[in-house]
Amino acid sequence: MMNIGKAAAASGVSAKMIRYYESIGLLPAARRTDSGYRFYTDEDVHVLRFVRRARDLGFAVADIGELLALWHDQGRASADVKRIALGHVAALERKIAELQGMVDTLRMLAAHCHGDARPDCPILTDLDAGGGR
Amino acid sequence: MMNIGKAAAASGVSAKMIRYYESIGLLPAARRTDSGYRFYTDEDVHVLRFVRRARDLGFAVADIGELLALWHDQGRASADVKRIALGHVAALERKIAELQGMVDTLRMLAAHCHGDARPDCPILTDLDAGGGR
DNA sequence: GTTGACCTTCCAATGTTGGCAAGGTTTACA
DNA sequence: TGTAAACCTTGCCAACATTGGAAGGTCAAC
Repeated sequence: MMNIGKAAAASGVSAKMIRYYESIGLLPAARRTDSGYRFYTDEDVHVLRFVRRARDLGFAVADIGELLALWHDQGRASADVKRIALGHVAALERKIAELQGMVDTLRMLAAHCHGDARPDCPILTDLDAGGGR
Repeated sequence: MMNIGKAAAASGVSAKMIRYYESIGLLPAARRTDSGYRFYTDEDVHVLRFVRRARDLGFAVADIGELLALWHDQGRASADVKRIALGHVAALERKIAELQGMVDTLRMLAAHCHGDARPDCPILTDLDAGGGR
């Protein structure tokens, strides 16, 4: 039995985000005191930590909803969990490849830029010309 | 002299985004015909391509504003351009490292998940326990 | 009993892009 | 000349996750 501030501190999920997750249906509506304050149990905090950890691993809220459902489902197939996780890994790796491509291009351009008081700069020239796209 | 649709097709920046860039001040307000249509010159398209290329390299709009200003400034120091580019590279690499950390963790967890009909799954166990944070 | 720390809901903003609606303009063709 | 299609205009809504603030109610400590 704790209010939202305590639950936030205990779980690492801000009070703001706890209310948000409730509003979008990721979490069930919290029970309330007579005066309208939300209150949480240690079990609720456990769920919040699960959500927090999944967010830290970059899962989208929709994915976390699926993971939570599987977590609660004692008859789940581990294949379903693995599928979600590896799908997420694939998305992360696509993103990494995209960012790495940017880094490679920029590093190459920057390597040829004097970086002094003169105005000539291959970085601008590349942007100017469209980089050979 | 072309309208926004032609400028969009010629630059690779959608008409929607051209209006957006104008609204946030990244681009100056386009000239208008008597009837209110925006119109663009080849030089304007040149600027739009610059913006497009910079976006492709992951620069935020604020950075692109700086780059555009330097591009227009004949007395610029290439050091300023290089600084912006390398600052962006550093940000990209921080992001990549963050995503790579997620991938590593998930791959490790998934490697120990049977991925069959049984419910046991180290991925859920990790999320459950907080991954030893 | 007052103060301060907490809680509530609602509204807004971030950054980039797409989509839709309602209405005006231009172009092409019969 | 008429008309239909393709374009343009503005404005609002949506996404994604999160943060901030305002205005007002409640609780705890002193």
